[in-house]
Amino acid sequence: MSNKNIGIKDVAAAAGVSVTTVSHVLNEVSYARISPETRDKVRTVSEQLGYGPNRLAQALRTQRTGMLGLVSEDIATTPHAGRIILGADDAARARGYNLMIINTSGAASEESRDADVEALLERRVDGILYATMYHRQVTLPANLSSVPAVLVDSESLNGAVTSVIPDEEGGARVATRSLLDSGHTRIGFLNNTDDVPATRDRLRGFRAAMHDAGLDGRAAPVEAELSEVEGGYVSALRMLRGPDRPTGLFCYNDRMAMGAYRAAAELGIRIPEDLSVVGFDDQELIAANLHPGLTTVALPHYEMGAWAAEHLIDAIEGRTDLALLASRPTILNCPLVSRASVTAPQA
Amino acid sequence: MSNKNIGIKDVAAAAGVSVTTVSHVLNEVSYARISPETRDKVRTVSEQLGYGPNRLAQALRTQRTGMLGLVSEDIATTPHAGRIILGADDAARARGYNLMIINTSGAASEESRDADVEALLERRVDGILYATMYHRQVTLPANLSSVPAVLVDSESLNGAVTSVIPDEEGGARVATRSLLDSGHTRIGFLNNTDDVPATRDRLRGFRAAMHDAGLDGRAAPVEAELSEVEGGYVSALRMLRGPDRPTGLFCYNDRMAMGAYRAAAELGIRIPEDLSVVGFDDQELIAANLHPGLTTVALPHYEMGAWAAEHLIDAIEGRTDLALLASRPTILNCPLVSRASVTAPQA
DNA sequence: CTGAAAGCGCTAACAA
DNA sequence: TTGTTAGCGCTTTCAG
Repeated sequence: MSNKNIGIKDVAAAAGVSVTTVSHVLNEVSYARISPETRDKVRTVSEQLGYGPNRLAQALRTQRTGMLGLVSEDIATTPHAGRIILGADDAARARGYNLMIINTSGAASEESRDADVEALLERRVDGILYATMYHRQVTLPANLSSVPAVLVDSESLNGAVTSVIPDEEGGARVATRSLLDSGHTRIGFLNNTDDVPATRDRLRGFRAAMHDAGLDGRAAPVEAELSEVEGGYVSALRMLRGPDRPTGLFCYNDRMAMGAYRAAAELGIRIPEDLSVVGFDDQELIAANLHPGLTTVALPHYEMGAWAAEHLIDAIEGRTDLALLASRPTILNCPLVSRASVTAPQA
Repeated sequence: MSNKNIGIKDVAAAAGVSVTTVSHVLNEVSYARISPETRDKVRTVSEQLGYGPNRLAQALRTQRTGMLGLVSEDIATTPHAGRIILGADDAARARGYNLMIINTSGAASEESRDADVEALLERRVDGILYATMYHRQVTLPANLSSVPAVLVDSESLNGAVTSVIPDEEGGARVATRSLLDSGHTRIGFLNNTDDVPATRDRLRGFRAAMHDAGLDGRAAPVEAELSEVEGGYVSALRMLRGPDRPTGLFCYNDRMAMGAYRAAAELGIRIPEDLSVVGFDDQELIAANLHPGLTTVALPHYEMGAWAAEHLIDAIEGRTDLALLASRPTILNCPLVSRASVTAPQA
């Protein structure tokens, strides 16, 4: 257990050596020539006294805090934030870094975002992770550029910044293909109406998968609504009441899929017997708890957080040049999570 | 925009004064006697240069970092973590503090938890918030005591530590009363089987509310299962198939309520016409998205986070003696969130 | 009204 | 193989 009150010079005194020696052995300085006995002595004494270095003093001297700033948009409004934080924390900790978190609202003014970054800068974080809670484009605080930075789940509108985002299109392909592979040919897509990358990319992935299967992607039915339960419900109702009802349904997200479940129930359509459904996001609270369990596509939030921290640290330590990565976003895989909502179409 | 490279002495030089003067005006030191002109000059110059103090150096000198450590158990597994963090961050930021976050697993070894606290201590955080993701009792890392600390959503098993927890019993009363007030008299409770405070307290609250309404709380039907959707489903099935079926159902949490919805649907029991349902937790993803919307009781995670940060800072700044608060946990209100799942029983 | 200088706890260049 | 010392950027005592 570390004792705040004891410093390096107390250890030096107790061990009968100089502070330099203590510093050298505790930091395992490569060029230090110190006898094994002295090393042992120092370590033992340091242990006994419960010495822990004052990281502030270290940082002041070395110009390295070992802290990463994480500014997170709307930390509390989605469960995704937790996974990003966890991924970043795990990766950071593995390299001896810690996270300073600042929450910011997606709707916050430019000044307030600047102030957030400013606070991190005054604390001399070694780098900054800027995370949004869903994949979108952002204009970054100007002062962000004064330190290495990487974006999580977003792309920069102003200037090239290294960023990591999910493979929306690939995820949509995988989702659609899971329906195709089960034998479905009449497949509909319930899309979102928001103008975000995911809306475009998931549609493109859907069509591409259909096309690759020899079907006419352009002709496949698509409905769009707000990407909430209610939107899923009304769009599913439209689609399921139409002629040539699809036997497979790919939904923009799990919330819309939840609405589709209700629509199906009201129309007396059974899932998965009469209708197979695939979602997107893997919001466990929904996907795992619907009945039957919803097959869906997971967003790699943990992985994005970890990737970002990892590469940020690489840049800080001069192992990577972020500029090289900045030309286009790094895209991470969205894996299929199979549960019970997909089966072969009934004859 | 702050410029890392410029320090207090640059400002002093540019303003033609000493660093002392700069420090005094920028920190608004009360006893400093400095002419208004000089003050203006310093402020202007500091602004122009984009000076921002180096908080590390400040901290080293003042022995105050203005950082709070937040060790959070299982940050990513529940959406509740976000609300605690947000509450703590808001409160901290309002007082000029920032949060350092460390995630720890509820299942982590004692050494690893010690190491987590250790990391915070080495960074000289002014105080520590220790948060769990559901209300329970914990044994705290030994080294936690070397700095002011407050527990969020948990009670200490070893020694008195200030803590803040939800009013489980009160929440259960409010939930039950909402059923009572709508005219229900046959009310059942679907409880959890885990041995945690919430299980006991919610049952007590349920019975007390029944008793207060002149009903026999002891006689009211109670079923217990794992507090997940499946558990809610099977326990609801048992209860709804029994004789003298209740017209009102209070569920241990929203997940169990979700299971109860399914059970009711299968039995042809309509909500809320034939059965009113109340949940607990207000997991928005579930409660707001079920159909009809689930009336439930919200856990004060944001408020607990804020309360904890607030009082921790008070203690750090010598405005409060945490020891005085430590004798028993501070209990925060759990308000009812009314949606559409409760109505008067049909004649 | 303002400034000089010591010192917070550490690292690293240099000396011995 | 080990020790002396300057200095990281700031606050604060004490002296003008």
